[in-house]
Amino acid sequence: MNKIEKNSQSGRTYGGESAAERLARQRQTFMDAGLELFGTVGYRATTVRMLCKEAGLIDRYFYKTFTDTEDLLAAVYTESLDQIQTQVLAAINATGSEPITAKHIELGLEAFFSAFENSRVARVCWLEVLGVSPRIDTLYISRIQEFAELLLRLGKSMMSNWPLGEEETRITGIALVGAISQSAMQWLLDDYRSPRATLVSANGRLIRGLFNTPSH
Amino acid sequence: MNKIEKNSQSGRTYGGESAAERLARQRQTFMDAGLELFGTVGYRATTVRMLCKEAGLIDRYFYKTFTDTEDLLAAVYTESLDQIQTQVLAAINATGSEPITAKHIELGLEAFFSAFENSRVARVCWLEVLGVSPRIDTLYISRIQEFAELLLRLGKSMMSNWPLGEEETRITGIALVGAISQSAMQWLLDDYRSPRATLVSANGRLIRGLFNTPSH
DNA sequence: TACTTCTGATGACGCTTGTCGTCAAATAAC
DNA sequence: GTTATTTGACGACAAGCGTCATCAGAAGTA
Repeated sequence: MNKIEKNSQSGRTYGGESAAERLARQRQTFMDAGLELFGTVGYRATTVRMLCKEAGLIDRYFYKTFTDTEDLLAAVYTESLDQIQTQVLAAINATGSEPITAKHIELGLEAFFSAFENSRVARVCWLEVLGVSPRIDTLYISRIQEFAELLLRLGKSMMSNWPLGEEETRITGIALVGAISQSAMQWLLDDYRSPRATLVSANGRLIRGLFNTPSH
Repeated sequence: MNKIEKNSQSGRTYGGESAAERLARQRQTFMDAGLELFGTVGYRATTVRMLCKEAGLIDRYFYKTFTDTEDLLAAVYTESLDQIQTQVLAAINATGSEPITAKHIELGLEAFFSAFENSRVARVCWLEVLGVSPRIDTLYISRIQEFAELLLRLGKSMMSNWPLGEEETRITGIALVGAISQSAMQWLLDDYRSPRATLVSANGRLIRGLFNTPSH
């Protein structure tokens, strides 16, 4: 009875790490392994065994933090996007505050495409998360919309009066994100053939075109 | 020896069908089953057994036409896009020939989004084909580029002089396709909440904005 | 030093998969 | 009517999967 009742919350230090530190390190190790494998061989081809081998840990520690590979995928995706979003916002804010100009947009795009020069990140964020499960779909939707809202916030503040209704505004934002992300995707699938500046320029032009067009 | 050497090219009629007719019907049945399953439960969750059950045929006839489920996916994807492309072109051509106007674009978009109101087609074309394999990736790339070139051909003929270089033109086309397809994808994932006209309008505005913007 | 906890290696289980073989019934050809 | 082909139902097989249990050794704790 004394052995069965252990709930392993004892939390001893081991190898110079506290229980919390060990858990955090294991988690991060699996996150790295996930990004590596999801971003190369792909999510559907990645197994728990492969993740453990890549991480140099055993499955017990995988299941301690994640329920399954889909859970890990969600975590990797979320963290990657968080990082990118932070970088993009930093680039925009570093440009100086209001009013928002085309220069802000350009630097934001620059930061965005820079981040996706990491092919593993790019593959996970644009290819691997799609069509996995309703849960991941929901996550994807909300992230795309988040990006769209950021873009619209910037764009609107470049224009004196915004002519579109709410629904059409929402879709326009999503379309813009789609333009940028499709560029990134094709860039990846094309082995980053074009220079980054061309991507930035083409998408910048698209955005400027929109925010200068009269309602009809 | 007489049984082993049979190469089953005899081709008898059976059930009122010639060998070629039977093969064609079986193929089409599996294509339908593929669209149904890939478009609902998804490609990675679809097995040969499920396809056979859905098709009402046994695996022998599956392997006679397709090497594996990936092969079927490629076929379903190709056929779906062929159909849509035909419909879009028909809508544009029905509008009357040169010069290309915004009306042509609008009707093309209308046809495009109409086709993707079939959620199975939409799911296969936008979600399920991504991140499957290098072969499917290649197929996807070439199809996207094909659409992009069509769009650029229309757009260019709306402008007196096209200011962009080759590489930037290519990426701009891909970005436009991305805008449209991301709209379609979100439309699908959102259970077709918005009216189709809003999708057409938002994307039409984006395209017009681009083709009216000065080089800088 | 004695005891407990943590770790990694290994193997086992139940399940699903792709794929193939067998066999009897249906159909066509001679 | 006899023979050959086509079909569907069914089962078998190896392989790979997620998951769990066991066990010996390493590393703390008392």
